[in-house]
Amino acid sequence: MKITAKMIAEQLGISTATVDRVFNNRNGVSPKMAHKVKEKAKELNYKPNKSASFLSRKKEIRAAFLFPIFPEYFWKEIERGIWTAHEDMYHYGMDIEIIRKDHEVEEQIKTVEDIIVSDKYDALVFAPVDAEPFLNVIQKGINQGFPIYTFNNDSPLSKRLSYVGADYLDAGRLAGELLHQFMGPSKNFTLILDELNTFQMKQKIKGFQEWAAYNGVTFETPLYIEHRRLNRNLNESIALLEQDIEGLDGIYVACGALADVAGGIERMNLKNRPIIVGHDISKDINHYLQKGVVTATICQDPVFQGRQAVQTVFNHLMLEEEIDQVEQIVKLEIVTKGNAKYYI
Amino acid sequence: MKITAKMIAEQLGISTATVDRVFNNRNGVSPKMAHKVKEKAKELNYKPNKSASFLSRKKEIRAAFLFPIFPEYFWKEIERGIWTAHEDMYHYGMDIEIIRKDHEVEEQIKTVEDIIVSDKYDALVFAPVDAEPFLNVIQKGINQGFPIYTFNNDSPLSKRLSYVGADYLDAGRLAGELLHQFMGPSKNFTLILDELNTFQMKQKIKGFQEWAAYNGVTFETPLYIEHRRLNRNLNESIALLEQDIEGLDGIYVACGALADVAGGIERMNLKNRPIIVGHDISKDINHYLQKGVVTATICQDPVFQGRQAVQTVFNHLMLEEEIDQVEQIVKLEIVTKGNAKYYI
DNA sequence: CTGTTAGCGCTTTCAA
DNA sequence: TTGAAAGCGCTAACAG
Repeated sequence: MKITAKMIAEQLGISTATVDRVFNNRNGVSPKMAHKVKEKAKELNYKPNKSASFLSRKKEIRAAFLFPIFPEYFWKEIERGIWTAHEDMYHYGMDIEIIRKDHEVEEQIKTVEDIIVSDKYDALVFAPVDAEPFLNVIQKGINQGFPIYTFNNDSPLSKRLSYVGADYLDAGRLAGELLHQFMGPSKNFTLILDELNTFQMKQKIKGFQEWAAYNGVTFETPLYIEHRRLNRNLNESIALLEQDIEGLDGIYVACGALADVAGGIERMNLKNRPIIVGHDISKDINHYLQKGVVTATICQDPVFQGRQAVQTVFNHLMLEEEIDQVEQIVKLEIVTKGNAKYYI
Repeated sequence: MKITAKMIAEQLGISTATVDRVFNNRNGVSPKMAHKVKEKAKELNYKPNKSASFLSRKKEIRAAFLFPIFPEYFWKEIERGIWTAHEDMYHYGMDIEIIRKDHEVEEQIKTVEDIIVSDKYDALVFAPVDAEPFLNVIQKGINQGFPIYTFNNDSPLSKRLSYVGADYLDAGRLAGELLHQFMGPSKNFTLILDELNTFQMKQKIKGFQEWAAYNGVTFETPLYIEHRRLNRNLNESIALLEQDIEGLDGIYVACGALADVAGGIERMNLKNRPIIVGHDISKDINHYLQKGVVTATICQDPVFQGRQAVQTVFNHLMLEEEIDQVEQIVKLEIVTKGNAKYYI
């Protein structure tokens, strides 16, 4: 038999309104009464029915989610996670709009500003392309009472209410560790980066360095793919690294071009192909995993991450729960040839 | 603006009862009327509000979950998953009772029978200790209309409505693949089993064999820990394997004693300690991961699996959805020194 | 500080 | 085959 507020009220000879007030710590209840209600509730093991609560509250929240289009294989999974969460929470009054744009810092700041002032949304969840440049916009939004959350990429020094995503410092460390485990004794290795020197990238590098320092090893000069700066084709730029790669037996592809790099390296005439470790999973990356060109890739569960981001906003704004964990770090999963099928 | 059944009713000049009938395909609505309602609903993009639906339906489901106590570190995580799911679904009328017992086949069958006839539950979700012995009980339960689902361990030839858990055939394959990747060129390896020759264990062995056959390698005679049969202490039994292990450079611990085996091997006087790969994660196992005694362990996310099992029953019995996937295979995750912290 | 009352959106009799 | 109306458990506005 389900315990309802009415039953508590009856047993105590009071009205349900009072019970309700106690359970939502609204003011206007004498301490004595409040105490009595709480006691009785504990005795009967009363749990307020959320369906009824939402129904009568009729509160609605509309959140904007802003994130890039590229790489599509990754963000479409995030999007899936967001929509599955939405499917549940829609019935509790949560609505979502997804805005996807591949933009530079300036443009993204502009978009964020527009969302804040637009009056169409009650909250913003977004993946900042970098950390520092967003300090101000986020600060401004928050100060005027507009809730902003980050996900996938963070701006940790900003006042964003919370971050859901990976710890990229740890991702760098893990990459070092994996390379180490797969490479065996020899230690000629390095990382490959692109020219986008974002916060996420810096964290990965730092983590990789930390791991190396901790384990008393040094790595070769990092390799850069500079196709944008040189206005060159990506594959061409990778091919240019052949000399540098010759002699290496381990590479951590820290930027988002794992499949391209793997393909490029496969095409090179190397005496020994290096072990390759990188990030994320896609059909293309899986192709190189199965061929043994890529040995392992570090993934976050994007569907889960999307869900989690929605959940965070919901709990905070709809349930009015405190944010107890400002940084919700998602787990880093290791995918190799053997378990890749679960990830695609 | 939220679209409600009332709005549809008004626009069509009918009552909400009719709209409701159409949306729950209850009989008693003329085809014409039904069509009109559906059209209008599509036009307005109407989605019935689940909170309201549950509130007025007042349907309650009580499911029994039956699974072992040992190993505690694993099942307590499953239990966590079950309770978190319950926390959500409780508000939709789903109640759960967890029954934990370490029993032999005969006893477990008895318990299952008791649950079926007890009249206290509307469904049973359980982890059969083996596959074949349960064919009959499950069959009987299902035939008399009592819904039975399996999780973590399956009885695939039974008529259970669905299974949520890992594919242990694939787990065996993955173990082979991992050993291969971590061991390097040499190929003296085998698996360690205990005397419990359950379906799960057979599947792991088969998968391991398949992998070996596919890759054209052979492995040494499997090693058995037979402490029960010999009525001996576990650690003693492991210590007895020293001669057999000497000379091996890779071991797949297929049974649930990874930490014990790792500890035992660490204590042996081996010229070369073999690479060890096994299953699951716990504080103890993590200890050996960090020390490098265990190289990798294959995990399923037990919290997720618990949630998923609850979700399955809920969707089927409460939402009356069809079971579209009888086998819901959860992903196999690879945990090593570097990412273990996310798993404990 | 506390009670009364009218819903929230949907389901379910009962009556037509 | 359809409609009217009561009610699920909780909330909020208003009254006292």
